[in-house]
Amino acid sequence: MAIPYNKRTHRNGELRAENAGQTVRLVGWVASYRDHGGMVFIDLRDREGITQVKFNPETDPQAHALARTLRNEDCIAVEGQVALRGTNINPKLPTGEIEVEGRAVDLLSKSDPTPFEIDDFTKANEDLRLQYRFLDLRRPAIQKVLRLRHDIAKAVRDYFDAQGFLEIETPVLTKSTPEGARDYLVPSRVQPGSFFALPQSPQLFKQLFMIGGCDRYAQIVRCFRDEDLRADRQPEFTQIDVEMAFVQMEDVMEAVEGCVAGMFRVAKGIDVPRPFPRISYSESMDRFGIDRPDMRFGLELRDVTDVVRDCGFQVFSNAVQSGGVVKCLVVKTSEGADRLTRKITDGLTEELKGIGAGGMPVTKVVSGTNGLEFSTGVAKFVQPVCEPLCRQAGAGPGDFLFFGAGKYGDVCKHLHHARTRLIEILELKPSTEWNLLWVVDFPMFEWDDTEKRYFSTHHPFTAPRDEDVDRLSTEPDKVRAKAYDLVLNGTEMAGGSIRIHRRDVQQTVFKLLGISEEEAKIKFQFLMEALRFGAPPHGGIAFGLDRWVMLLAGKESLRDVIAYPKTQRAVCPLTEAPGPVSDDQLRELGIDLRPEVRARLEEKAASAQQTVHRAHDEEQ
RNA sequence: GGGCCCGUAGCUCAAUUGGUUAGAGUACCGGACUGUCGAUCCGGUGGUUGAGGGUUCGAAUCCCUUCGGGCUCGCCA
Repeated sequence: MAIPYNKRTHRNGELRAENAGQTVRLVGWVASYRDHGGMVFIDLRDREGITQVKFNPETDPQAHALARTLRNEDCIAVEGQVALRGTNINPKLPTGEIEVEGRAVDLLSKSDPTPFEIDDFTKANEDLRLQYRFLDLRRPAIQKVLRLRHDIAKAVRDYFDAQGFLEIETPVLTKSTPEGARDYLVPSRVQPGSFFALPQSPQLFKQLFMIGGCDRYAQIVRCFRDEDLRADRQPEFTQIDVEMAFVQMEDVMEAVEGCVAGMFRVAKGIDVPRPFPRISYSESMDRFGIDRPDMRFGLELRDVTDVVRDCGFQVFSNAVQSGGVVKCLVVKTSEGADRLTRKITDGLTEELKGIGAGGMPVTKVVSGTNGLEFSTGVAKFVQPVCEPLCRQAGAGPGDFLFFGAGKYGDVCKHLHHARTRLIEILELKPSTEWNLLWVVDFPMFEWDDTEKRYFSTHHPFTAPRDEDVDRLSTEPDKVRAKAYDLVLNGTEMAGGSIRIHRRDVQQTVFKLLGISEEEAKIKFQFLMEALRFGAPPHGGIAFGLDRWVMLLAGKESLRDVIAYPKTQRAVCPLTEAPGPVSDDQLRELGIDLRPEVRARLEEKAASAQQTVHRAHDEEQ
């Protein structure tokens, strides 16, 4: 008689000693089988955990006979009685104090041998696991992450709901935006030759919500960017998108801190201290060389421009003369300076060259006969300024100094890279587990030397600080934005701003960015129109949900926290998307592939065909 | 687009550095075993060394091309 699998009594992580004696019905997959000739043990797995089921040939010969044939990943239903394990408890399982004595078992669905082993010990490579993601998802470690992601998303929704925010959906088929990342385009059949763009973020829609009187909006929303991937970058990702009307920076930041605190509570069970510390953009750049500092480690940058100005070392004096800076970072003996070898410093220098640095001067401080001296590397060039240099850098005997010289931005970039790598190489211990902070006072604009024009540091709708508005037309470089980034352990986790709500200011900013009135009209006419009708002051923020889950789950790749992620080449190994479409589909859309693209596709199809033929021939 | 690394049984890896018939663990199949729990023991099946070309008496190993994967720079307001 068939077991009613739709009427299970428990999940596989639930049963405890107090359930002993109960008759239960379980369903799930065979995670492991152990056949002793007599007794057969099955580990039954579902989303919630694992329960051991025992089949005894003497008491239940029929069930035992079937149980012997079960293999990994067979889908089964079991009926039996919960029994205490006595001295044979398994401390590794929450259900380890009990087992189910199987009275009956049904095979619901037989499994082929799987392409890799479905357990948390599996060593199968990621590509294979993504190709068979439906099997990978059965692994407890992945289930745990999916659960965490759900819990975090729920905490976020509950929080914003309690704070009076509405979740309102925004279109996925929308309009291509200028600047920013490349858009994913979707052709329109109804309007041949016209394309939708998938949103990089619902930025303008949420601003219009505020102008539309929605007051407070928060949405968990999918966003798309057709750029090259990284471990922490996917072409489609999920944002927690927030916007509030009648607010100043403080109000948004306070609201965000409450949300973040909620995420930490649900994911880690800890209460993070509030308010989060703040650091200005310029201080962060000066001290860490980056606008998203990881302050859990020392190794701060020191400016030594004035000290080395006249030391005679050309690399330094050239940098100073052309208006640049010289900075250094010190590795103290307490931070493992004694473990730095020539091989390590040379390797680091090579890496720095790889990101565009000319090199990286290095030296070491020692106690000499006449006080402090430099002993290696560029020692002889900087020896004359040894004492003041060490004083300025805060270096003492045994410490290493790594220098960067040149344009401020380049020096910051290079020394930040060096700092990050040295932290890894020296395996420095972080001072705390979670370093949450706000970076504020960003400049409104950055000058791009290649294109000879300004770009928005944040985006073109960010408001300038009130006291800087007058400088917009006179000294754009000096204008600071009402923008704020939330940084966690050196990763940007959220970024937002107060928006421009005055039409004239928005026009001025567009002008500064080289967006003509005509262009603005084509691309943002709806925004410019909206700004004519009583737009309230408003602002907001967006967090990368995937990144939050990644950090809170302790994973190193976004692929570990997304159910169906894409590989570095932006393809889905499971579905093999993106794929070609038929000529009919293209014709209907009025699209013709460029000849070189078409040729390449045909070439690829032909070689695939050849492989198939060869395999076929061998079969016969 | 650039740089670096990887590709050998279904899976994870070896192969004495160019030398005989490419091995092991695991999975799978058969057998043994009544307390295991990443079960154990015995036996067996399983290979286009990613693909194509070249060098060589001889290639998994060297060279070229190509495909796929990963990290990274550019890029990602």
